[in-house]
Formats: sequence, structure tokens, C-alpha cells
Amino acid sequence: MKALVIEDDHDVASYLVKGLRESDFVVDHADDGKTGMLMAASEEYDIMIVDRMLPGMDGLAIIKTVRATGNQVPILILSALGDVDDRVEGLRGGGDDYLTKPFSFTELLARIESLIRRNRQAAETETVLHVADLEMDLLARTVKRAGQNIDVQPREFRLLEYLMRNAGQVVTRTMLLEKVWDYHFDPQTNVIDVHISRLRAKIDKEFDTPLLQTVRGAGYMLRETA
Amino acid sequence: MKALVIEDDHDVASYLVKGLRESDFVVDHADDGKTGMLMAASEEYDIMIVDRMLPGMDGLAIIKTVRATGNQVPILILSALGDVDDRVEGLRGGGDDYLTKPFSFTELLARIESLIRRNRQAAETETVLHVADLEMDLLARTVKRAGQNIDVQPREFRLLEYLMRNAGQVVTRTMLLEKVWDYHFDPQTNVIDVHISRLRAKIDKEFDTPLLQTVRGAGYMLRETA
DNA sequence: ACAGCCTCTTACAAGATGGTAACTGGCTCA
DNA sequence: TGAGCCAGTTACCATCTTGTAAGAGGCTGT
Repeated sequence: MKALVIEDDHDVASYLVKGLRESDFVVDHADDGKTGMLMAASEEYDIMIVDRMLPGMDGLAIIKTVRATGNQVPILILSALGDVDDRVEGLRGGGDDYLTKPFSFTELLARIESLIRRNRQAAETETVLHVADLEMDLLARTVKRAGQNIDVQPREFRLLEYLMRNAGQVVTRTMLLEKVWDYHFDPQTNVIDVHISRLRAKIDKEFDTPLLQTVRGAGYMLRETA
Repeated sequence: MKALVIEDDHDVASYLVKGLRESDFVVDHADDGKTGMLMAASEEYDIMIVDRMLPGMDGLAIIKTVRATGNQVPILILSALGDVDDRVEGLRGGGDDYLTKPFSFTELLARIESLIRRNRQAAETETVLHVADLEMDLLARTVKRAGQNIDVQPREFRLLEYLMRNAGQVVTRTMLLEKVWDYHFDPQTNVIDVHISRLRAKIDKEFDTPLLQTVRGAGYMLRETA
């Protein structure tokens, strides 16, 4: 679990960071809004804990910016402002929870867990796979490369899905036969070669960087050429 | 938006019900835990607001039971117990938020909105459709009835998906041509009839209660026979 | 009760899909 | 450098899928 704490008060910050690390979180810390936003943009966090009042930038502005980039990470707002209107504003602004200082660490932890638990449900049902500029939407059954629609047949779709789910790793012929063809024996033919060939013609031919690579003697691998 | 309020104090309850109705919620109210649980089981709510202390049954017990049935509705716990340990216990027990009495209505509303907003994301990526004992997994591309796998062709799958998404409502031929065949004109053939027939043979023939019903002069409807 | 219409079913045919086979080309190691 | 192997490509064919057509059956309103 990765957490990002954006908090300028060093006492509060170190209290949070320590406590979270003890609860097995990997914690990053930023002490101003700008740094925090950059970190939020460059890493995938499971939870963000943002102070309401920050030097140079309001906590609410951070949240709005983060949400504007499409980032759906759960955000807990921390504030000395206990006023109802402030709390309402925080929640309406895209925050997922609002906790007033002083707070107990156990309650903070319980709220974080609740937020993550809830968010996980959304994340678990991943329906779009990405490898470089190649994109597969499992629900719509569509494949795109560089934004351009590519029409693939069912068997090709399964093959590509398996390759994408194992992108960056070598995938052997035996694995493909098992997972894509449900064969538990060697059919003694070159079915795989043929389908790889067809797939290549569709996803690599028209583009400059080939993604579907042959690993001689081993199998195939889908990945961006280094 | 449908809300369920489980609260025994009549003053608080009517305050909530009135306020929520003014905010365009359709509100049901139960004043004891048992009734509340029954209502939760028989209706699909967008939000549940549960008092912590109820006659005969603890609010936490309700939440646990609701969650045990697989119901993921967001639950907000309302309580006079402001103690940190109580709040932690409430959140850990499966509640999504915990608000202490007395509270302002605007804050309650903001928290409800935040919970619903968050939950919607999970719901939007629904990948399994259910109608009676018929089940369609959109990711695995499988169809089951009464736990038994049914093999359907791609066109049949799209047809059934559309029917399931509109279960309980009449679906006209024109709608089917538009949404399942992408025809924006009448092909002057009986394609639909043929595919409905094939689908029936697969999903209804071997089972006692037919789900795919003809609505003469109008179209078709998928639903459990009353 | 019967005509006319709506729907269902079955049979058939065209086209899409996926597999086999054979040939080509290129890599590797002696 | 050349033999043997591994992978790629193309062409062909069987099967699957989907649409058309025609005939049967049943509902509805007169």
C-alpha cells in the first residue's frame, strides 16, 4: 500500500508518516502543495492524505487539479478547520473524507482502510489493458493502437489479451496452447505461428515500433522496444 | 436516488426523511433493525443511513448482515457515541462513514453525495449482469443459467446483453436493430425472430420458467414470470 | 369462425473464422 | 560456409456463424 502525505507542519507530518509506516504503508511526504501535486502525478498511490491549509496553495486546489487529470485516488482531507461549512466544501470539492485535527491515529487508520476498501472494488474490475500505445478494452472488445481502432478476430483477441496481461515477460508456446487454445497437448502444427503472424500484421505492421517480439527458442514477448 | 433510513428516534428520523426528500431522494424509513434489514434485502438503495443504537439490534449487526449477503450499498453510520473507539469500530465493521450526533444536515448531505459518487464508479464498471437465475459475465463472455454454462454465439451474446440490460422493459424490434445489429433501417427480413428463437432454445428450453417473453405487437421482454 | 397478421421454426446458403500444410527465409553451430 | 532447425508467410480448406427464405402455427378482431 502506497500513501502520499501532503502536510507542511513537521510534527504532524512525522507523526503520520511514522504511524503509517508502522501499519505497513509505503509513505511519501511532501511539505508543500506544488511538490505534492507533482508526486501525485508521477506515482500511483492507494491513498492521499492532504492538509487543508498549505503554504502557497490551498488543499482544495490540489484536489481539484488531481481530479482534473482523471486520477481517482481516494483523498482524505485533514484540517484544523472544524467548521461545518469547511467540511462540506472539502467533501464537495472531490475529497472522499474529512477529518478534523486533533484526531486519533486509530480513527485515521480506520477511515483510510474504509476508503481503500471501497476503492479497491472499482479497481479490481480492470477493464482496459495498456501496453505502450496499445490499448484493449475488455468490455467493448476493442483494440486500439495510437488511438486508431484495430479490428481483431476472437482468437486473436484472446491471444493478444494473454500477451498483454503478461507484457514484458516471455510467454511460451505451451503457455499459449494452454491458456488461449485450451489444448493440453501439442497439436503438432504451427497454429500459434500463424496467429502470431496475423496479429503482427494488425498491431505492428503499420507502426514504427514493433511490440510483439520473438524470443528465439523460448516464445514471444509483448513489450516496448527499449 | 433511493435512501433507506434506519432510525428509532422519531424526531431525528422525520428530520432526516424530510430533508432527504427535499433533496430529491426517494426515502424509505424503518424504526427497528429487523424491519430495516428486510427492506435492505428487498430493495436496491443508493445509500443507507443507519443509527448505531437501535432497539433489539445493534446497528453494527445490521451492517454485518447486509454485507454478508454481498450487498455493497454505501452505509453511513449515525451515532450519539462520539468516542474514537466507537467510530473506529463502526468503520471497521463495514460502514463507509461515521457521523456523530448532533450533525448539520448540509454535512450529512455532503457525505452522502461523496459516498454515492464514489460508489457509482464501482457500479459503472458492472461486469456481471443478472436476471433471475440467468447470469452473464461480460469479461469472461460466459452465460449461465441456474449455475449451468450455456454456450452462445457472438450475435446471440449481444442480443442477450441488450435484453438483460433492459430486463423488465419491453424492447422493440427497432431498438434491437439499432443496438444489436447497428442497422438504421428495416432490413425487411426476420433476422430478429430467428435469433430470438435460437436464444430461446438455449436459455429457456431446458428450464421450467421461460424468461424471454413475446410482447405481441410491441417486441420482447426479458423477465421472471410473475 | 375465419381472414389476416404476427411470430416461430426449420432449412439452406454465403461469408467469416480458424486451422493445416507447404514453402520460404533466416539464425546457429560445427 | 553450409546443414539443420526454428520461425514466418501464404494459400487452401473445413467448420462455424449468421442471415435469408419459406412454411407452419397461433392470436386477434370482426
